[in-house]
Amino acid sequence: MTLFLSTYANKVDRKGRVSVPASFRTALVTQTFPGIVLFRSGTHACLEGFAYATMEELSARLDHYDLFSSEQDDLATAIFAEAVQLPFDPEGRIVIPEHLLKHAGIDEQAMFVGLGRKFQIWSAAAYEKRRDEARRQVKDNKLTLPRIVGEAA
Amino acid sequence: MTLFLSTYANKVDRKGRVSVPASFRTALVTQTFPGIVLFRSGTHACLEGFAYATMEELSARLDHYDLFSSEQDDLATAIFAEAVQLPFDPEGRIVIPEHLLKHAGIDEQAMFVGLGRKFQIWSAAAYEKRRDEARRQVKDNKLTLPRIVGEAA
DNA sequence: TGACCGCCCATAAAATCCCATGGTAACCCA
DNA sequence: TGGGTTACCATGGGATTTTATGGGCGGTCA
Repeated sequence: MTLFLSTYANKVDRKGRVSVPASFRTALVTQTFPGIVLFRSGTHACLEGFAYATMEELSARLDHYDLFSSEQDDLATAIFAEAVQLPFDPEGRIVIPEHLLKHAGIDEQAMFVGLGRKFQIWSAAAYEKRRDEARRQVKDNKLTLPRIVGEAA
Repeated sequence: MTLFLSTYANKVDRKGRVSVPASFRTALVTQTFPGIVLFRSGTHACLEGFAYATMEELSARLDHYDLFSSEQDDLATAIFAEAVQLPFDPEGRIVIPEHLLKHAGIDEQAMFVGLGRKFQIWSAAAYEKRRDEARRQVKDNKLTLPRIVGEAA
């Protein structure tokens, strides 16, 4: 499976349409559903994006909790109930619903941030802060890095 | 896997294209993605280059963290969001994005420095300093290579 | 009827391909 | 050994294609 890598800043037009970066699309069009799955992040002012096929994997991870536990219930509600399925238009654009744009504080510029199997969508200003914070966390806290990254840092 | 060895100085042409040294390419074309993955070094004024397969391995390691955990999020943001995927053109060249060239202070000449599993890209001037410093470190501190973990000596 | 949604087309800029060239190093063969 | 020849590689530039973005049109549903 192709990974989501690097970050792109695309414009939200007057109709609310945004181009999904071409390199992300190649990881998405092969799926059964030509488009993306989006929901609000529980921890950041941003949106979490996935390929449709990946949602099944999320479901599998949820199985680690008891079916009627409150954790399972809360997570499932936050993820599956909140998720929206956004199809591509013929040019590879999506329309992000108003309440999601608001949650992420996005007006004109949408930053698509590749994170491997998933990606996030941020406002330009908020992402800059987030990026610096992540760099600092990795550097200062010396997070247990996978070995190869340890060499790179 | 073939290793990246020795250093090469190649020219950045008017369009921003640079030939990746042929000996490096042989270590890269066998991959699923014909090209390289680049990101800025956190510690030096240079760029770090990897085979795409290395990113897939990192992604697999990241899966050991909980999805949506702050560790997973910080690492993914610091690694995948910062990385760029650069495909070869038919002649084996890549185009390095402007902000990365700037970080490394590269204008005309790009030094490809083989470091085994990864390689770095430097400006000519900066690399000369770096090389001298590394030599000095090894000499003064008498650095040696540890034996491979898990194998009998 | 009117607002909204999805489709089609247009365009400029940027990325990518294709072909050409010169130099260098390896090779071959007498 | 020496001279020529070939193969490969780094480099250059023009042509073509892709991408992001904008606007218009028609259908649909309330």
